[in-house]
Amino acid sequence: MNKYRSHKCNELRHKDVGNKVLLAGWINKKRDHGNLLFIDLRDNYGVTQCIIDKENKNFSILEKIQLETVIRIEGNVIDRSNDTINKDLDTGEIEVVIESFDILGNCKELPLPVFSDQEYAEEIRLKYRFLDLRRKKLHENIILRSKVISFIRNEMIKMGFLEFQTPILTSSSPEGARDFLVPSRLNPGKFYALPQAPQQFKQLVMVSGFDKYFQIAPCFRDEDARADRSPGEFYQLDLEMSFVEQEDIFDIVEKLLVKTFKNFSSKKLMFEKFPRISYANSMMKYGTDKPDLRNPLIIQDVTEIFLREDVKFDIFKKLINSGSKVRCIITKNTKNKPRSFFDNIDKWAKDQGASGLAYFTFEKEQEISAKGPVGKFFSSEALKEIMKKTNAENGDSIFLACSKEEELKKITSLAREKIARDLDLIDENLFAFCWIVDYPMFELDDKTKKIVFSHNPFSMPQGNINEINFNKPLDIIAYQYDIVCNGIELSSGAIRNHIPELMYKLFSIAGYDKKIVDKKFTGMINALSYGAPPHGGIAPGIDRLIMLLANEKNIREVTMFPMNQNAQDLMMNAPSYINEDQLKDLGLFLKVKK
RNA sequence: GGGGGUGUAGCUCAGUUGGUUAGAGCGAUCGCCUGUCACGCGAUAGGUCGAGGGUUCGAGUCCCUUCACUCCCGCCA
Repeated sequence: MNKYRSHKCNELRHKDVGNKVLLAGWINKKRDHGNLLFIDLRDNYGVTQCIIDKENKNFSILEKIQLETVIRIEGNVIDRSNDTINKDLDTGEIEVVIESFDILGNCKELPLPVFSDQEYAEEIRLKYRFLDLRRKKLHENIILRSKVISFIRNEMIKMGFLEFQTPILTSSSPEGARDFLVPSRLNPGKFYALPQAPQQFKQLVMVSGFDKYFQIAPCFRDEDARADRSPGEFYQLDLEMSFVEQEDIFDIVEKLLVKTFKNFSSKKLMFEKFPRISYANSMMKYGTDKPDLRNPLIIQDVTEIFLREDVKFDIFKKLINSGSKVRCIITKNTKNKPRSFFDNIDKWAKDQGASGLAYFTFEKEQEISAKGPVGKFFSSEALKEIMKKTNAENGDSIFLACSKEEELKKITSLAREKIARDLDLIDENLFAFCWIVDYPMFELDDKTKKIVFSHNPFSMPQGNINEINFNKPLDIIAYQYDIVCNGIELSSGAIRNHIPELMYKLFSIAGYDKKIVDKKFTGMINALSYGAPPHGGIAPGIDRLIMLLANEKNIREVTMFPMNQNAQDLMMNAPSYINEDQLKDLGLFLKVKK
């Protein structure tokens, strides 16, 4: 028999009454009645109430013992009387009368209570992560994470994918995020980079003839953190397949995600066949390429109407003449909303850095009229035209924003979310997946006005290769796609460009000549020249996927040992200074003073 | 790099218009209590009010600087 325990803390039932048992775990909670002491003993699996009275020689020691001390108890299982059964506990029908006990691990005074639902300062939680992880919510999130990953792994294997590991020390690439760099001792002055994703390796796996690859892959990007973005490192379900078209990938991923979300959440899926929305369409209707489809509001362009003679909205007219556009959001049946509802949204828009949101409500007595601060600028005819164009009805309201394209997308996209939240239009019990497809191959860099890859430089352009007009690079559409769920970007993927000549051509448009491509992407370009299969893939973000399943707003809540916003591990004290010998070994010296 | 929020006891927080000795709950310590499951009751200890500077007769409170944590923008193919 195991020397520490005969049962786990969730196991004992009425049938065990009369047996002598060994239990080991943490002291979750004590209730001291002076001559009678209750101890809730907790382990990974559950809680068992243990009891001791002052007749026992151990009573006074146990009475004084700190919470979270690890003990082993030996005792007898007894029934609880009917009125003391605890239905909230798996083991609530019994309790264990303590005969003897040992302390297995002492505990100092706690910096944060483990038994509590209270929230705590992030700093303390991260420094004492091992205590935080004992707490119910976080403990369960991490267990969920483990189960989801096992499930995904099984499903992938069932679908014929092979799991491979790819290097962690690799080479820096010029595209994408900032790299984490590792100095090479054997090659002084040279650096490895940690992979931002196993992108090139997984394509090389395809060229190597393995057909279907996946990996729960760590990815490293040295960029600033957000609530849904860990600083430094995160995990992707990286996958790649040979001899496939876009729809083959969609089919696999839809199956996997539908199964996973049905298995691990009670929330409903809005679509089991995810809608395909083109990038251009998404930008128009939602102002973003990660739309939350639970939100019924859409953005519409009404620029033309503001050019009419019978619309006297001079500020907008002026802006339109200097290149701005007008977009609107219609809200259904909001005529009875108080003035404060509209003004709050206008004020909110100003706080976001926009010039505000104009608004009015369509009303009808004899004629259609507009109620609201800017209503007077519109003739009845013009209002009818707006209603026709936007499908607005009597009693609906309209929010209007006017500015240059980029700014306009940003504010209308945010306003769409803000207004829907204020009107409580978003069903929190839904998952709304969609595919965003047809991304442009290139885009114009705002600052430099140069043409850059808009997503992945290895994506395949759409259409017949011989008919692509390289003189209009901004019009080239790629087989590039994202999965979005509830407004969160879950993954990004593409059918890859496996034709070297085409690759050189596309890189040259982005300003990389053949020599640079040969040098920076040696392995890839070389491999594509020796018989590369057409292939494509995608990489759903594991952490975000689990955030959605665990219903968490912050990625730290589903990460076992996260770093803080400044990319520091407060528990392990990373990053840290290294000693002179280590620097010397690497051929480095520091310019920055410690 | 920029903007917002927070910082008061071990933990979670309150602290009014600048005014006596900075409070509460949980936790800790001590005492009472044999059926609790957020046990109850009583007492005690515990404070560089994030740090530094300034205004003032007087600063937790007002001003300036700075630090930490956090959210957002930039950034994230």
